[in-house]
Amino acid sequence: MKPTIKDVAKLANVSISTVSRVMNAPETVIEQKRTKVQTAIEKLKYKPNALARGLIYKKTNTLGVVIPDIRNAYYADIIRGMEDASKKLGYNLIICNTDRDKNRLFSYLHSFYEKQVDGILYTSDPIYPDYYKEFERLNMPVVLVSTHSMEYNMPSVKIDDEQAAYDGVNYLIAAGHRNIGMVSFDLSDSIAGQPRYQGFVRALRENDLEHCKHNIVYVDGWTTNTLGEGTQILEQFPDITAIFTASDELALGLISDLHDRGIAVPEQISVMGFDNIRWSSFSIPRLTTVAQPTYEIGYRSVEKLDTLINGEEDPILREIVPHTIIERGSTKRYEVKS
Amino acid sequence: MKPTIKDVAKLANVSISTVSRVMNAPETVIEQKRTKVQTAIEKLKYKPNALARGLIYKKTNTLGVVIPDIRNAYYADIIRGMEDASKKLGYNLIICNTDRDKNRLFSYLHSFYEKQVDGILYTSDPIYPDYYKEFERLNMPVVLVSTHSMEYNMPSVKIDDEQAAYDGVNYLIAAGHRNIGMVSFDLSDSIAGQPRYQGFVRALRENDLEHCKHNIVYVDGWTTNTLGEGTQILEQFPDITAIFTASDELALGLISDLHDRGIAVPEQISVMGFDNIRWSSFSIPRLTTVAQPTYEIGYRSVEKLDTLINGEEDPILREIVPHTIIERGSTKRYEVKS
DNA sequence: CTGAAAGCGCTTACAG
DNA sequence: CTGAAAGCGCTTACAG
Repeated sequence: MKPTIKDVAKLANVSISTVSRVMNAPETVIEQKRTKVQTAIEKLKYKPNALARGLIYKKTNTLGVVIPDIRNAYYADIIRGMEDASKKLGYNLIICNTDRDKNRLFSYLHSFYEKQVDGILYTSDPIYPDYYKEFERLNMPVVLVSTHSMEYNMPSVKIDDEQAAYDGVNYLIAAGHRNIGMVSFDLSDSIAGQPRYQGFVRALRENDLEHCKHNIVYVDGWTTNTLGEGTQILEQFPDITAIFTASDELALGLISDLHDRGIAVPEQISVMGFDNIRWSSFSIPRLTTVAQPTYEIGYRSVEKLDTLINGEEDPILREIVPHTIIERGSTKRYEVKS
Repeated sequence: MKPTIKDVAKLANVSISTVSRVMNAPETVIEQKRTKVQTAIEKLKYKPNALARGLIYKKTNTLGVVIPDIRNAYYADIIRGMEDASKKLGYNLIICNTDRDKNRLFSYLHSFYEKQVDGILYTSDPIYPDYYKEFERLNMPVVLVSTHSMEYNMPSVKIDDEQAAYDGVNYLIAAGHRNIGMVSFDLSDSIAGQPRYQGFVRALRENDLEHCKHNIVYVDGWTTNTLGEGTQILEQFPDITAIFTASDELALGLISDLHDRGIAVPEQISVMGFDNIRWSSFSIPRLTTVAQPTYEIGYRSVEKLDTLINGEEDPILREIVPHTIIERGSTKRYEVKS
């Protein structure tokens, strides 16, 4: 079916060794044969079988990517960054969506192992002890993307979530808000939950706003679908003028909910997001948010994984990339009485 | 490093043949050895090398997926459907994002070939002659997803775009609109452009509304980013009461634009989308749209590709899946004077 | 410079 | 039932 190196050798009237050489070390074969071989390759449209090569080199130039929820727009640019870096470095990506199911995750991990991927990119979710054990047994290079682990020494790339939330809440405070609420993920989530909550609390504390500390509603999913409960926050804490939200998905769902209840954003209440997913620029009003450099996170993760794969020195185990505050229409500024 | 079949054989004190047999035809080896081998496998955490297997079986259980623009929410559920079907049928997906760049596409196609994927899923974009030539030379099973080709006999799964647009516009007409505009993709796009435009025109014609035929604005991108120009439609055709849009992305961008200009949807103008991406339920107002069964399209595509790979009979070359109209808040109903 | 041979990790007739 | 051997498509010392 597909032409093999033998077919090329036969057509060019040389041994398969020479064919292999013109592909891998062309300078070692005299021009005459080299061109003969090249012609044969062209003619047959020959391309080497990556399986055979992978067997020998013990390298497949393939990376396995684990995404917890592909529907979340947050991952789109992460993936794009990964793709571009992969293209540059010569890798292909096997992208797997776990829908946050442990069985799926493990099954994908196993198939990564069998397929001999060169490394794994694990995105967003916390590393539980049994996950870590599995990674350890797999014994493959892993980079944690938008997540990290303090218990285990695993390389990672992410923003400083605590600081980012802190800066976000500070933005609200600087805009004159004195009664702020938060829609948070469950605190058991050590990435998007706990640290963002901590940042919220620290900003309050440093501004003598600790009375807001309990204006919190927790959601138990990651996407807007699960919201609705989020709007409760206003019923529970009717005095707040701004809501800091642990993700854009949540913020966007919240805005939609508030609109249904006839509550105007930002006139009656300000909403601030977190992530800066693409849709945050198309909501009404557009979302003020804490931006993550998602494309860069993806890009950098692949570069980092590549250095691991090549066994090179990687000075920074837990890399932190910068976040920024993006001011748009969903937050209102008050005169700050100073 | 990783244990191989030899390590298992040694530990179990049998030949590698027997090890292979307990994995592929356990009933052919007597229980005593079988359990010894199984114990050794467990102990070493042995998993067979898929490269070596692939070399022999000439099957990698891997499918290559080409996505034109991963940022477009339209693909999220397509991918989920593909994943679930792949899981069921034992495939892994190599997902590649081309950003609609021909060089990237071809480079990915080549690496699919080298990696010996069992088949290819090509999503959304038209098949140009040089693309077809490339597919032909690759000589691998291909299924076209959300696209098809009338010139070439390539299997495909998609909705009936013309009919779907027709039904969408008819919905608007049934709601009492008599002056309708359209934001369309370029007509050179034989998938999302031409057919949806045709459906629009047919609906007008059958309802004696042909005077609306020229109320069209064309956009030259696929995402909301490129909109803005879309709002022109109101300047050019101030009398329209409804805008039919060739995609939700476009519709959502349009609604955002209209809001900026202080034009109320649906009070002053109705907007209808196409696709039913997840975000269409979170816009303000929520988007009335023509829904594509994206998850099913992805799922079915993989099943179809699987039958091709297995050389089985596939009765329907160009499969059509059903669309539906979803009525939400972005369209207004008028009293229909009958 | 170049071909024959060994080997990457498996599977599967082929003998026994 | 089971082991030795050949072979999948390559690469790379090793001779010459």
